[in-house]
Amino acid sequence: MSATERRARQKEALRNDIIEAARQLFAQNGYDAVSMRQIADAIEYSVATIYLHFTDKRDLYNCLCREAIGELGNLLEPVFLGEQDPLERLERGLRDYINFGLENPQQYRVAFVIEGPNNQDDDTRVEGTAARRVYSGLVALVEEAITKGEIAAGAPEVLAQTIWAGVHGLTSLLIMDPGFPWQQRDALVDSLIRTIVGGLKAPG
Amino acid sequence: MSATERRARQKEALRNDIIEAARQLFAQNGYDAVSMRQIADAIEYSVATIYLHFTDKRDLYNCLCREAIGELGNLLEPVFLGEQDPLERLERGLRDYINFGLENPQQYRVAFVIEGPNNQDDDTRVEGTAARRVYSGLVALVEEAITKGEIAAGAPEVLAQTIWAGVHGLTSLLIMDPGFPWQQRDALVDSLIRTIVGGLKAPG
Amino acid sequence: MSATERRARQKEALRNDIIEAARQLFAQNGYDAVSMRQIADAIEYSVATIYLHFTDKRDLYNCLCREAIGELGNLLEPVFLGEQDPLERLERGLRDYINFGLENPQQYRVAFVIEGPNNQDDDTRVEGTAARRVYSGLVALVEEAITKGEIAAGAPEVLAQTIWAGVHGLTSLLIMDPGFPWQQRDALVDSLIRTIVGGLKAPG
Amino acid sequence: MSATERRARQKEALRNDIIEAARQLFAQNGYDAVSMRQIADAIEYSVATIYLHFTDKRDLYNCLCREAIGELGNLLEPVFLGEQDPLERLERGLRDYINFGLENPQQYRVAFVIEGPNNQDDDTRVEGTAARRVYSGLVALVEEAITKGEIAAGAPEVLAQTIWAGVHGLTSLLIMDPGFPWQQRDALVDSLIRTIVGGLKAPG
DNA sequence: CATGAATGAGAATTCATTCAT
DNA sequence: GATGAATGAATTCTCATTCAT
Repeated sequence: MSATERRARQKEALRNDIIEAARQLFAQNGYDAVSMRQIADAIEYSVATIYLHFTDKRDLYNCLCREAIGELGNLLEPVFLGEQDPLERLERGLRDYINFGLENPQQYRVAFVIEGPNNQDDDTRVEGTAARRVYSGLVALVEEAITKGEIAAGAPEVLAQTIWAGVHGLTSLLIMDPGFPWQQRDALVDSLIRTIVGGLKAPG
Repeated sequence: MSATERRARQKEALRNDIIEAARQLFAQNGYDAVSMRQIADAIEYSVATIYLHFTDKRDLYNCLCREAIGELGNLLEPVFLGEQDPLERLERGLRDYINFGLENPQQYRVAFVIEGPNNQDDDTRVEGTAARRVYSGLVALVEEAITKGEIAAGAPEVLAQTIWAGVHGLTSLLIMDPGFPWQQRDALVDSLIRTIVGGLKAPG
Repeated sequence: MSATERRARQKEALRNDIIEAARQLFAQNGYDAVSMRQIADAIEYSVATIYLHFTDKRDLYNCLCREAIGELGNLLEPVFLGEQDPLERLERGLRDYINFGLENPQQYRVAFVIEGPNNQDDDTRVEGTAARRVYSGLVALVEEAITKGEIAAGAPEVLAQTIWAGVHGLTSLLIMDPGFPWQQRDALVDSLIRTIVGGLKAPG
Repeated sequence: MSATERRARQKEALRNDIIEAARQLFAQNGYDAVSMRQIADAIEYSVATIYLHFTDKRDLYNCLCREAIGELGNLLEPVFLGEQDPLERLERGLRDYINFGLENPQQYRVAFVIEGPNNQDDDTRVEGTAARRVYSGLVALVEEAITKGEIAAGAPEVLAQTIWAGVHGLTSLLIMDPGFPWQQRDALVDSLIRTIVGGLKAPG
């Protein structure tokens, strides 16, 4: 078994190398601007090798996205479901959400901004699974905060979607328009979270 | 002159057709994924004809952006610079912004959501003109509101960008992901504006 | 008749403008690198207008060449057939030949260096007519010089072709390889003519 | 290793086929008038395959030049740097130069007659390497001949360029215009070399 | 006479993908 | 498992040429 195992591990390792290289390249240049050749060069393997691990350029890309959104879910779920004060968890989660987007801009783009190479009618469609899990967590958190009187009463789904709109807006603007004269990134994140949370607390 | 005039009008009409087709395609598939051929096919003209009206694919794209942003600017400027109470003007402007995006989703996508060609070192950069005009108006409005004590003190640019993030977030989410179980559109718009403005009023 | 005449003259004038502009552009950039559009722009007429005067890009080019070679003939014939000392006429003619080539490089190219867009099997073929006229003059001049004892005896045609080779060599090299570190143009022309004529004088 | 070796050999063979076809086409039609497609068709491979061997059309062309000039250099260097009398070496070298051109007309055309791509500001410039090596050898030989009093004093570079003009002129004329009523080839070569060398010996 | 509009054909180049080895 | 070789299809863009006006 040792030999088989070792091979399996090597295969896995190479697959990870590919994903890693692809992630960097896609994040830097976007989907269309990255060629399979560039990825292959980055890992110092032949192009054909990539096709031993992924059926397609799209497949490779989708794996990246699925992975990234999974990570986002893994990141946020414990925060949302934590034990601290709801508002603290909310603030922390929003901050983590934004930071995740800024650090994985291409994955964020494909998951939340544009369809990219994903066939819309495709069940590889990503959001249906992981993204909505996150959303559910947010709704639950909002409900809890309302119940505990930490934010003003309101329809939890409406509030959750409002919150999501806020963090998504900042994240996507920073990603999509890096040429704009943005203020200090941290100042913006602070401001956005403070404004939203402040607004939620304020009685309608 | 009738002949010349008619020609000019026809030329203008064709130009508009091109813009229309390009807008649709770019909005749907993104910049890279749309070829000049596709656009030409859509208008049932030859590819070369497009080059009679636009020097470049990029030029064509930039025209789309400029146009969309220009329209938005024309809509918002009078609101921002109006005579009412600053907060009223702000609320009204944000509402108009969101409505513009929802009513002209393709213009909005092209101008604010999809990733255009890399204009990095280029002063053809679109925003330089119209978009920043709008942005400046928003900053001025925020400053005024602070001066008049209607919102809490803060760096006006940071606050303006915060506000923009909020409305852009809701607008782009509603446009890009119509399949999501969104709450009532009006409820969302109200909630977002109330939350943001409420957050701005609250002392940090 | 005056009206008809004036029109004819205007037409002729425009034709000359076209030729002049085309000559400059072709000489500077070569046949393929010049577009009809560029020529039209240079004369500030529409492209289609050129086609009222020339059936083709090739036609236009051929006219240029035919004209240029005719000029070369007109330039050299009187020199070769002049009344001075044969050697003086020879030197003068060679100098004129080289200068002509350097001043009309593209025409020289097409006439003596390469086939260009000329169909080889085409009776627009240029050299057969004008170029060989020049050559005949040269042969006659060589015969005369031999007869008068000014150059060493030898087969006149062989010597004429030798001479031609010399001047053509310098002319075409200077034209075709402008990047080479050539010495002073005048020094080269002097040296070449002196060397050839000196060699012709010397007894075999 | 046999497999690897065979592949390498096949690759080399294909590369040579490409070069061969390109040489023929370029020599016949000039640089601009030959498309990559034509070359590909000639070798019955796809266009993309050519790009596996050459980065560019220009690269391919430059290879042709480099190769041809390299061969010529290999031929002439030992002659120019030989041990015999300078004038003997010169005569021998000129004869070899002309013969090389006449025996390899396509190489000669590509390297010295047709107009290649504009390499103006480019240090890939071909001559920089081989051609100037040959030229340097000629200059050195001229200097030596002057020093030894075998030819009249003069600027060595000017004389070298004069000499080159002479042999290039004959070579290129014979190659480019085979339809002209040339005299006996040997007689012409003899005459040209005798004339040039005779002219060099004669005091200015 | 002059032209604006339109286009088919073709240019160089790139790329994702396949397949024999 | 890994790859070098090969390619069909596509890309943006240019150009000579035509024709209705």
